[in-house]
Amino acid sequence: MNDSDRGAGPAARPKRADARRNEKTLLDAAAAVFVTSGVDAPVRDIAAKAGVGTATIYRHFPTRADLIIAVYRHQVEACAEAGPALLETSATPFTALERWISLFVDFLVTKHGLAAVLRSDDAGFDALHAYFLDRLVPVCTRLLDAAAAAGEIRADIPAIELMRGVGNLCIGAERDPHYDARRLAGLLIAGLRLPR
Amino acid sequence: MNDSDRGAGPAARPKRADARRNEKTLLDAAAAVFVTSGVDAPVRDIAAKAGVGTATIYRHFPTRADLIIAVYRHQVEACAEAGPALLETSATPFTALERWISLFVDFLVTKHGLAAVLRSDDAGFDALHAYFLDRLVPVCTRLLDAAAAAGEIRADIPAIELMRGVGNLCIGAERDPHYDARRLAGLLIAGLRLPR
DNA sequence: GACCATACGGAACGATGTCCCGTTTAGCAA
DNA sequence: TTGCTAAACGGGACATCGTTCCGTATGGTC
Repeated sequence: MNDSDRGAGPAARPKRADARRNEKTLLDAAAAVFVTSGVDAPVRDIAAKAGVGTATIYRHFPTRADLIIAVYRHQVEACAEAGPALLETSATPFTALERWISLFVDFLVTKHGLAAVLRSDDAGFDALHAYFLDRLVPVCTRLLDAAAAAGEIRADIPAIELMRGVGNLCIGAERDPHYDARRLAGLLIAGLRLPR
Repeated sequence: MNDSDRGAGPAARPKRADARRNEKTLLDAAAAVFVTSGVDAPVRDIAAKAGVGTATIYRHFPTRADLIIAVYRHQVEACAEAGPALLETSATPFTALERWISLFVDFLVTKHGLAAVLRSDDAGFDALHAYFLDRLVPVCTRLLDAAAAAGEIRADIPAIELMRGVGNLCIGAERDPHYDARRLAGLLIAGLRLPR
C-alpha cells in the first residue's frame, strides 16, 4: 500500500510533492541496489544511493519488506496473471504447471537473495510472506487442481508447501555454477507425476 | 581440526589442561544452546552458558563454523557411514538412496537453523560447507551411481546438486506445521526415477 | 508574507560478530 | 617449594546494521 496515492483508505490526504518525489527516487535507488548487492543490502546504502536520510526510507516503507514488495510488485503481478493464461495455451495442465513453476523460479533466481529473505523467519518480513503467498498460492492451487483433475499428478500436496519448496530450492542459486535451481525445481514437479 | 589433540601437524604442542577442559565445556554448552536457540544463537549466549569469555570461543574455534562442525561431527560421521550399510541391506539401490536421504533430512530438520546456515552465503562458513560436502557427497555419489547402474534413476544429476537441493528444502522446516521437508525431499528423489 | 502540518536528515540506540590488551595461571625447572 | 614464562583467559572495545527519535526545513495554503 505504498503506491503514490491511490486513495483506498478513508480520507487519504494527498502526499506532499517532495514526499512523492522521494518515494519514486527511493524505489529506483532500491531497485538498483538490489540488483548489485541483493535485497538484503544495508539500508544505509539505499538511502545514500537515493541521496536521502535513513529515516526517510522507514517513513515511506515501515519495514524493509514493504520496500521489497513495492519494488517487485509489478513482476509478481505478472507471474500471478500468467497462471490462468498458461492453463489455456498449454497442451495439458501439467505442462502449464511446469511452465508456471519455471516462471516463478526465473523470477526468484534473478533477484539476489530474494528467495532467502522470502524464507527468512525474521519477524518484520511477515508482510512480504503474506503478499507473495496471498498472490501466488491461489494461482498455483488452480494449476495443481487442474493437473490432478486430469489424472496427471497426485493430489495430496498443498500448493503452499510446493511453493515453499520451490522457493527454498532457489536460495543461493544465483552465484553457484554447480547448482541449477531450475533443474531441481523440475525434478520436484516431476516427482508429483502419477504412473500412467 | 579442533579435536583435543590428535597431533597431525608438525610439532603440535599438547594443549594445557585448562584449555582442554574449556574446549569440552564449550562443546557441551554450544550443543545445549543450539538445541534451545538454534545454531545461530549469539556467541555471547554460548560463552555465558559455558561460563567463559567470548574470546575463549574464538580462540578454540576460529569461526562459528568450526564450532558447529565440532558439535555435530559425530552425527555427520554416522550419516556418512550409514550409506554403504544401507546399500547392502536394502532391496534395491533406489530404496537405499531413499532411506539415506531420509536420514540426512532427519539430521538437518532436528538441528534448528543448521540447514539455513549450511546454505548461508556468509563468508566464514566455508569450512562448514566444505566439511559437509567432503564427507557426504562421496557417499551420495555412490548411492546415485548404484541406482543409476540398476537403471532405476536418471544419471545426469550430480550428487552435490542433489544434496544442496535437499539441504535447501530443509530450511525452516522445524517450525512450520504446514511444511513437510521429508515429503518434499521424497518428491525430489521420486523425480529422479526413470519410467520403467 | 506568515503559519503549521508534513517531511526531512542525521545522530542515537540496541543488538551482534569480532578483535585487542592487560591479567591470570598451568606447567616446568631450579 | 618457589619463581618464571608462555599459554590461556576475560571482558571491554570496535565495527556493522536495523530502527527510532528529535530538532530543523519546507511545501501548501490563507
